[in-house]
Amino acid sequence: MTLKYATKLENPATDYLAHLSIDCVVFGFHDNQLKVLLLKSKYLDEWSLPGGFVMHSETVEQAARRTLEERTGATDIFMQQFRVFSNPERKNPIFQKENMLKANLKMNNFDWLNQRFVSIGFYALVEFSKVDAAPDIYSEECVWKNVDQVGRLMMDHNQILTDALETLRLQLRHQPIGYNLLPNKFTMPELQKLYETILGRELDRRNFQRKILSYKIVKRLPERRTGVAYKAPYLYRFDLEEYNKALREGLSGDW
Amino acid sequence: MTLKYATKLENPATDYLAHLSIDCVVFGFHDNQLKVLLLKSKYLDEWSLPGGFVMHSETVEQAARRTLEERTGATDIFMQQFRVFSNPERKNPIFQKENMLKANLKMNNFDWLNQRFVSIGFYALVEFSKVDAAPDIYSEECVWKNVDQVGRLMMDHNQILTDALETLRLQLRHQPIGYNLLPNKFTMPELQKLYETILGRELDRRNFQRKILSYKIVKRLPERRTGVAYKAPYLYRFDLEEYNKALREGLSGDW
DNA sequence: ACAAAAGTGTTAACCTTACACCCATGC
DNA sequence: GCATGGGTGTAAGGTTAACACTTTTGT
Repeated sequence: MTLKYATKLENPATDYLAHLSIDCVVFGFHDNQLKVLLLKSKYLDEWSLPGGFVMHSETVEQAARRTLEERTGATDIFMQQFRVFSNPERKNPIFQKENMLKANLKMNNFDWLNQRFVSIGFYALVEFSKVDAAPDIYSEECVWKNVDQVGRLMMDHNQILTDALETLRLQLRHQPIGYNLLPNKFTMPELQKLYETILGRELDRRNFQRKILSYKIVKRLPERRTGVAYKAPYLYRFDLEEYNKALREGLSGDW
Repeated sequence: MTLKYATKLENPATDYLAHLSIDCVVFGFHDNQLKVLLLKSKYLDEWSLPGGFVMHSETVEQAARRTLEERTGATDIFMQQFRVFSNPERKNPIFQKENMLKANLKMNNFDWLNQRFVSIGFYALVEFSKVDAAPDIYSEECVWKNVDQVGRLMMDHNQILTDALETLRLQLRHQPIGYNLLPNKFTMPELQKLYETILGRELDRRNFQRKILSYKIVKRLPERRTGVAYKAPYLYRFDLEEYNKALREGLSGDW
């Protein structure tokens, strides 16, 4: 919970592009559950997605990566833009006068922040255990929540999350989603649970295993998971070369 | 070739969001070929995609729709945003001092236009025959070109086109692409050619027909196409209700 | 021993693929 | 009549879906 990089917002009007922001839906997988990283506001009783602004010399991808590294402490994060959100009424309620005063932000920030923002939505996939979640300057905490237990979020952030999940589901055959969400070694039931969670339905254990193995995208290791109840399952590792090759064509099948 | 709506750019700095633009890849299908709408600059020997800016009170979708209606004269156009292009060096060469002077644009536009722009890419699908292509104020003509005969385009517009085509290919099972590109009545070989063009490979005529019919997304009409060489093919029409229902799940199959 | 989870195998149904054949039309 | 494109059918091979049995482990 340490703030690794303190984003300065002293002169946003000169440092950042006006009216343009990014929002990140950070997914993780832990305890067989899909999780998302959320921030709790210091000033309002509101939860939100991690977000940031775009510097004049940055691409939006660089801005998203900077934000993600600040919130998670992790590097080399897999991320993708997926949609632009541009309702003209789209203003962050945190950036209102009374909150700005509480936050000791200079008044010359006020006009710049308290405007309509067009936001570029990114989703990111991180290995849960590698994340050390850190709040931003407007937030008192940064925590993981199960995607099915996220309550009401600020602004259109529930919509952004829903769209990110939909994108994840649609891209399951074309993006290395398993590779980026799971640890290096994982069991077949874990991989299956990940697929089931994203797809929102159950799959047949035996058919799933046969299909995954037929793609040749994972290699079975000699080891098994230890210290677990019942029969110890084998560990697997992605064969990245084969995985990427298969994803280029898209994993076939009827999931 | 009439300019139906003249976009004014007298006070861009107050009317539009700074640093933010949209670019549209407009697809049409004619003579069994996939076409894209391009503009030829008045001032430079450059071709470009239709584009525009976002007004303060607009969503990016509204801005894209406004632009599309200006260029095509058509309404109710199917369109989707597909990616944001944000290279920090991204400046439109048309908006340089010498061109601005030639164009008789006021000098107070100069600073605003001659900056880095983050651009939101849209693709649009239009029925070819319904389009009356009209150039914008910077262009001397607005014409259809075959997608495989597009030459060098301005800035990153070749990249935008390539990404749009890739998106089209990926979304073929989930978006009503056939419905929006073809006229109301069409033949099975025409629908097949459209699929083949987007997928970039040939399909078996008989298997294609069987598969399309198995989805029940098109209905055969009693009429046939007249005045055509060789055997007269039947005409078909999309059953929009069934089509949309099928697209929600995604058309299955191995195309 | 038993319950729960994991590994492996089999079959029928379905879908895809690769063809062959006939029909209609313009030259 | 013949070349070309269009309409219809069929058989072989492959993939999926549904299901049974055995193995391992903690209690």
